[in-house]
Amino acid sequence: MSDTKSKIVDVAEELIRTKGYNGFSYRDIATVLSIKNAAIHYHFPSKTDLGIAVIQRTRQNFNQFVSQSDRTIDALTKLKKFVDIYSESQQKNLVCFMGALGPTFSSLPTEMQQELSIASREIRDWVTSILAEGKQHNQFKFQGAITDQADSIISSLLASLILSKVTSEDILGNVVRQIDKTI
Amino acid sequence: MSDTKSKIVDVAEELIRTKGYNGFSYRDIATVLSIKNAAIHYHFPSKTDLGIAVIQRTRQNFNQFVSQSDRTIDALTKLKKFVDIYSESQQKNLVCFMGALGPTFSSLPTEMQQELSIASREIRDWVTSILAEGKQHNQFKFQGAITDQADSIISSLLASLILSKVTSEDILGNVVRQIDKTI
DNA sequence: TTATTTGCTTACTTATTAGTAAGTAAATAC
DNA sequence: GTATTTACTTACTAATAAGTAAGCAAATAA
Repeated sequence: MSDTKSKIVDVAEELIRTKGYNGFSYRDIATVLSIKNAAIHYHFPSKTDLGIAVIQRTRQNFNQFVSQSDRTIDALTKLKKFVDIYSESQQKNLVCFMGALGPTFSSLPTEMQQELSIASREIRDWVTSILAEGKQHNQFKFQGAITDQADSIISSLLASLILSKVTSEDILGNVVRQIDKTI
Repeated sequence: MSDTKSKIVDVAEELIRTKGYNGFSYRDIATVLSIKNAAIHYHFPSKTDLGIAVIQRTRQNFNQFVSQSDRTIDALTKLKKFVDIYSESQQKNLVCFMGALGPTFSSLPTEMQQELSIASREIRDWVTSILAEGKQHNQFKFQGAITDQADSIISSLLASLILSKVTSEDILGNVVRQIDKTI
């Protein structure tokens, strides 16, 4: 991917995660990168193409994270690394891409909806698998179904980033402390 | 509030909760209500005014819910009634207003940000108070700080509505089952 | 060396946006 | 019964949106 093209995706991702997909324009990106509107259309003919690219790159990054962490470390460390992704987001005052795109799901282009659904499946499957792993090794002692616990953890992390912005408090910190207690 | 005026707020609320604040226009509302664009501007001169009205009415509804539930019932029943709000939202395939507006917080007009922050304070304070009440009456046995548990519950409920849209699964059901287990 | 492709810019179109100003019919106040 | 206010509509503006077509310089391929 050329320099300009990947920079466009960078800026688009940040704009999506601060203003939402319906809240930014090609002009916003063009201004930041000091290029012209049409340069973005050259790389991404439609805004939908750009939206898809952002989700696909995020999926790719996540899947790289998964295969990186998959061999060396234990379940608890994996979970901590997963939490680190959200900590970094909170430090940058960004919500995660799922928290940014999910609320407007039904108004997104179909192809973006599909990519987002796949992403949610990947994330939920992975978290579920590490919870199962941790339980098998008696590292985790949480009650209830593994899938329920996975959805609870993912949900609380996702929304803590949203509430952090609204409250200006470290909601992620509060939520993570509670995850540690119950897991 | 006149009939038309409250209908405008109705439609605006639904649009915010499906497409986000940046995802709808006065035209969208006008079309639904078969009125003209300018009729909305008559009641709400700027879009900011309308956005504020939506949040304020939601706050009012919540505070009515709080004073209604406050006297009669016990902590667990109160919590269940609170969960019911989210269940109704999921049935209507809507996210909550905090999940809709929170992600784009920094791009919202200042007055909307203020209203939203107040709303988050009210919700967090109330959930915290009923958790404290339930703990005092030995109805709740969760571990960890009460405020941490409050933020965890609110976060998991909020995000479950978002994930329900993306996954087409009953994530709220999964999350609520897990709340029941840990509380 | 010439031809072609890449990566843009310039210049434009059409649609949509929030918002305004002037007019109007019906209800309400005096 | 006249005056005024209420609740709109009609008709508009200026800004911004996504997207396109044509041109052009530099890199790459033949």
